[in-house]
Amino acid sequence: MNIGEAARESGVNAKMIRYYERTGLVPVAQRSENGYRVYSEPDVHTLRFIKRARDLGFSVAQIEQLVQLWQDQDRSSAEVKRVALEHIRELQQKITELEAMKRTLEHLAEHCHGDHRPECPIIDDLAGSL
Amino acid sequence: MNIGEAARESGVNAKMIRYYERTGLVPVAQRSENGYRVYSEPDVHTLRFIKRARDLGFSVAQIEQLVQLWQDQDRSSAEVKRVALEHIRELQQKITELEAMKRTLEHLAEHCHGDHRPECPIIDDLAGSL
DNA sequence: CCTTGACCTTCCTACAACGGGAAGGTTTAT
DNA sequence: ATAAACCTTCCCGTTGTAGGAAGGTCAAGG
Repeated sequence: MNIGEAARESGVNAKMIRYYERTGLVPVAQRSENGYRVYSEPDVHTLRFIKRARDLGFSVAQIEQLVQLWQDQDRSSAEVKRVALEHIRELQQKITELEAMKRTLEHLAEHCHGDHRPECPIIDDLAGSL
Repeated sequence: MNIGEAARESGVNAKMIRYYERTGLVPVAQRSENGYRVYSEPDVHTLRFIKRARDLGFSVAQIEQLVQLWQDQDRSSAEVKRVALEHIRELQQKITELEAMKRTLEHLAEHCHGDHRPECPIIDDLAGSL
């Protein structure tokens, strides 16, 4: 299987597969005589794993741990859970930040007439004229 | 006022002030004889405006618009509100994405024993073994 | 007068996780 | 023969920020 097909099968595009190889997230691929990268079903399975983890917002560093745990038959589920809970905390932290921003802006926007006149509480807030 | 003091006064550090100048978000600063950048109170005011907008999550591109609107006495508050509402939409979009990730992970983590055994629904999900 | 420390300058590098594109080699099909 | 659909490497851009090197400037203190 060439990189294009592996990309289609896994949902990770060719550019990213090469990137993951370069950065060590996936092992260096075999090459066929013409120099093309060759992928097997298990390789594609790993790429799908990575894709799913990226979709859940894990960083590449976290995914490295998760892939290792996945391959490790002697893993403890506690280790996996620890990585997941850490990520959940990060997500919650980000959500909290974004919600605070949103609340502030909504409050300001509510009091903005949004008409042809220049008076605007949003600008006033940014300008510190309160 | 040198860049260090402007940084302290505005909350934007010197490195970022130079960056904002380079990218055109703030005008090129005056220079004193020794080549140092010189800032006035209004300059610092602009930097504070930018800082506040960054803290609210606006992109530099959006801030460029907001600064222009701020300087423009003939602005309509509708224009400001439009920028703000667009940003609110972006924030909400991001929040929704993050919450979906978080919900999925929480669900998976709930069903993970988190003990010494390898069985783990989190890994199973990532591996697509469902 | 000289040194020290606290400034300032520019320039280069890195980060994370991609995407675009150039320049070129290979294979397959028509 | 030539087109198209692949593949390769290499380089650059993104966004906003941070670190550091190498060097110039300035004020205080010995």
